[in-house]
Amino acid sequence: MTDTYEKPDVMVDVVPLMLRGERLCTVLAMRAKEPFMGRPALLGGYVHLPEDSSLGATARRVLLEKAGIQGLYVEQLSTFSGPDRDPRGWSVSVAYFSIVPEEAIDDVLMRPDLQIVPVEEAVGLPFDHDLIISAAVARVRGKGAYSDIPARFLPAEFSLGELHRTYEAVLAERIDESAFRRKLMERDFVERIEGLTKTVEGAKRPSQVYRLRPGLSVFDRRF
Amino acid sequence: MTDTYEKPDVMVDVVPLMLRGERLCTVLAMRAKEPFMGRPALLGGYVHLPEDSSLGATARRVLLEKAGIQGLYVEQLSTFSGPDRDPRGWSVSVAYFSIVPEEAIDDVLMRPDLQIVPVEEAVGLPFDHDLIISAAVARVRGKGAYSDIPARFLPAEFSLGELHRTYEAVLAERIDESAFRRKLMERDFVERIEGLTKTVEGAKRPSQVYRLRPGLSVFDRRF
DNA sequence: TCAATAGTGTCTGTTAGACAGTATGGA
DNA sequence: TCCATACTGTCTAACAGACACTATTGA
Repeated sequence: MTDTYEKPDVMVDVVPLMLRGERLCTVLAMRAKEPFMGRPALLGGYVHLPEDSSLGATARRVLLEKAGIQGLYVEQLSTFSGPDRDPRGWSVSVAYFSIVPEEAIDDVLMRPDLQIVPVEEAVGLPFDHDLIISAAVARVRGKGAYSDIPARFLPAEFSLGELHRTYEAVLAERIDESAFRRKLMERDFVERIEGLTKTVEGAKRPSQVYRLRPGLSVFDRRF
Repeated sequence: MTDTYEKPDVMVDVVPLMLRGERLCTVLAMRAKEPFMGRPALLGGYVHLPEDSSLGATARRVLLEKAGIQGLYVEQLSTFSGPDRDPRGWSVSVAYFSIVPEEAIDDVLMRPDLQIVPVEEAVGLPFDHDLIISAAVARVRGKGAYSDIPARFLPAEFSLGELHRTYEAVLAERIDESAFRRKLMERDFVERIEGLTKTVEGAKRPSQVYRLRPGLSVFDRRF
């Protein structure tokens, strides 16, 4: 069975997401090879057998090799397939998105082969990368509304004000502050770091510092 | 790049879901070949190049070839991968679930190589099929709560009472009847077929017949 | 003291669930 | 008529959004 049919190419494409100036952005790389050499596209690569232990491992390797970043939150999105999505022939691309936290953005900025683009402006890309980016944004704005995903754009320690602004930026909509705090406190979603405060830039009064409670990844419903 | 690395096997596994006696069930097939010959497992098959036009097409072909059913609602779940999930070596399985409507159940019952099993009892299966079934149930019970997926277990025309009982069976929880009807009417989720009524078995008063409004697939939030 | 953000309390409209009630037609 | 299910109306409790209010510190 296996040997009477040719195997498709299997690759991984990663949509790195970050926040720049309250806008949700992705990272594109100039393609160094054909097809579409010289054009910006998502970070992608073939699965390496046998050393990749899973396609998630492939995604993390691609992030490290093509963008020099590691330790990111990575989540599988969906799988795209067909004879026409890649001019090289029938292919399978397993798409992932990953969250680039604030403190890792500088590493990306240093690389001349990478560009940071607001997700709304990342269109006209080769392959079916427009579609993959739409899927990533839909996931983060849909599921993100009631998960801890937006918190991953921040460093491990943050104030509730920063977290509030981050949710607003990711979802691109206003969220009532008191409802936000209420929800966050009801579910044990974040935990306060006793005795630790910091003054956010621009503010006068220092704010309590919180961190994501380890363990759970999704809490409840929408704010 | 492509030719320096071996390609993984790419297969599709399908979780057919149906309702039997108010219980959510799946369909397992006796494996006709090694590995795990003679043991029940999900319906699976390798992608056929070049005739499969996508992995979704592979899933539909597998349903037809291994269970003799077609025209079903099919949705991609997630992709599973790694060196150990299949004893034949590094493999990628793209998992789908599909909804088997009431009127197609007889076709499945006629096939001696298939068995219908409540999802809670479909455990201890080969490969990572337990995991795949869990993912399918989670998807249908999560997303299903606010989508039209449960309606696809019914024939095209149904009464609101039948639809209500179907949601309860799929989600395995009680749903308030008046809230259910209110929600359904507010969103234009179903449309009444003017002048058409039918008497559900056991009932005395005939009920209005509805159908899914063509087009939209997801409406709003939970009941 | 003023400015600026941090954080709290209260009102109100919406909505989901509970549940009682009416409607309809078969036996 | 009684019964079983179809369908509707109303009350209530929970909750999200609006928004005004207090708290805290730097300048």
